[in-house]
Amino acid sequence: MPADEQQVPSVWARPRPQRRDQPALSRRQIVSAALHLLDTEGLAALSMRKLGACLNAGATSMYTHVANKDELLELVVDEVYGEVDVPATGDPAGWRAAVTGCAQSMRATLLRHPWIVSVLGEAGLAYLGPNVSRLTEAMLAVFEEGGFSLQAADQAMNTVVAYVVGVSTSEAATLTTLARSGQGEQEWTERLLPAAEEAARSYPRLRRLYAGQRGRQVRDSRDDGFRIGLECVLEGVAARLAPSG
Amino acid sequence: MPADEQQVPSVWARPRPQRRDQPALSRRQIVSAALHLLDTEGLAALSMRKLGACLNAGATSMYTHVANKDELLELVVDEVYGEVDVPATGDPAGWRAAVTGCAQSMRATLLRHPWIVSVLGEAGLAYLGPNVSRLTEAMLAVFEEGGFSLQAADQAMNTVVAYVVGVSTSEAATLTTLARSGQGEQEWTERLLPAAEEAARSYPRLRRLYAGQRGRQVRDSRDDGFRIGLECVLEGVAARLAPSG
DNA sequence: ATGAGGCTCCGTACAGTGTTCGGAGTCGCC
DNA sequence: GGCGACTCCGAACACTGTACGGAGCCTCAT
Repeated sequence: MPADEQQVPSVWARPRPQRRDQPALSRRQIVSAALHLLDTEGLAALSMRKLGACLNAGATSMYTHVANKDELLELVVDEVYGEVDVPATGDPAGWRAAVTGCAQSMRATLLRHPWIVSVLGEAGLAYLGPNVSRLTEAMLAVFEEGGFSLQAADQAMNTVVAYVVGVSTSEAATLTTLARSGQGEQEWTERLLPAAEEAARSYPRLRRLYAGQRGRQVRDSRDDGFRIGLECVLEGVAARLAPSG
Repeated sequence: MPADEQQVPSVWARPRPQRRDQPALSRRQIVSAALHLLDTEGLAALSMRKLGACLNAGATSMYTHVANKDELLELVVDEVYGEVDVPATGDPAGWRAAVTGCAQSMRATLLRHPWIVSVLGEAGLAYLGPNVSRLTEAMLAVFEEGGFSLQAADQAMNTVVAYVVGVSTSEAATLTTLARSGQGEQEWTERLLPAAEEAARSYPRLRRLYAGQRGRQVRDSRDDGFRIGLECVLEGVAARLAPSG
């Protein structure tokens, strides 16, 4: 049997054909246009036909540059990860400051592209992408510089990233729903109140919680919540995994 | 204007029409069949027509019980959350043991239904579902019993849940990709090696990491990784948010 | 008994989807 | 000049979510 049959269906596991001329469409253009479409109209609105129209191209012209829609999404995911600030070693404030900055940049990036969290759960090989690889290596380096063993650094990174992705998933879900409603956050929460109160009936703690949240600035409270949770995670990582913890 | 126009597009914000007789189709049956279909064939394979066929019903018969596919997914998500072990107050081992058990049950549940992580990013109002409400209330109670204020309990719960969802997202992505490939985990990782080595080229830490992971039992290492990360998160929550921490 | 109204179920239809295939055009190279 | 490789695309296929209108049935007021 041929040795190179396509057994690993990921963009990152396939040699790219070299092209010599400069064709009208390029993979970079396609990915960039897809990203723009996703940001402006959401995941459900991304179709190959619309994408082609954005590029003044036919619907099926993309298939010479991208195997299929799933792999296009893999590419776009890596493109998004390219926007995350890569943490630098040698930060005088230590690994905690560097990781905090990276985590905050990562959350901001994911929330700038809220559709991405729906894709992450199916992009099983995303970690092979060049931007993700670069980011991963840099985070490992930061932890190692802080004295972590490679295994501990991997564990610590996975924990922090999981937290960031988890928070962003719930926040992105809210943002997406809110955007679809076309209403402002204020109006939205007000209109939601009856349903929330109904859900919290017979649950006293939920009732107190919802009552206490009324009138607060939702945006700021989300930022604070993320920051405090991140402090918790880093505190635990320091205590459980750092060398002198 | 009418006071009850549908401004909040969620199942949980709409009064259910009362039916008196026992019709052929019920919302419970539909949700249950959808869950089965999702578990056996994945998110992409869930279509209203297939679902109808599973229930010996026409394609459009579901629309009398469920507003549309999105709301059906909301219902299924809450159904899944119903499988999570609700933590009990009064655990003599304290809040940490109770929360650990709940988190482990939650991860196991999400991984039993790996398609769910792709839906979580769009189910913005999932927390209004009855099962989610019940679970949330119980977790808040556990933390409060441990001496947390209601705000601290909320913060702690959100942090832990975010971690669990984040870990499960990456694990579910792997599981889904693996299932689609139709290969065993062993064979899969072997076939992936060249692509991984290519991605790790010029990244020494990634190279060491991938090399070290060869031959380990991936399943066990995932379980361990989750457990350790959870310990970190709880450690930090205890230090940062618990009353006497 | 009879009609009215409401509810459940579904066949049809529409607009749109991802992707395959075959053909047309264009370029560099022998 | 001709060949092969590559890029682009129109047509077609099988499928999707769901709006609509009609058919059958049940309950209740008259």
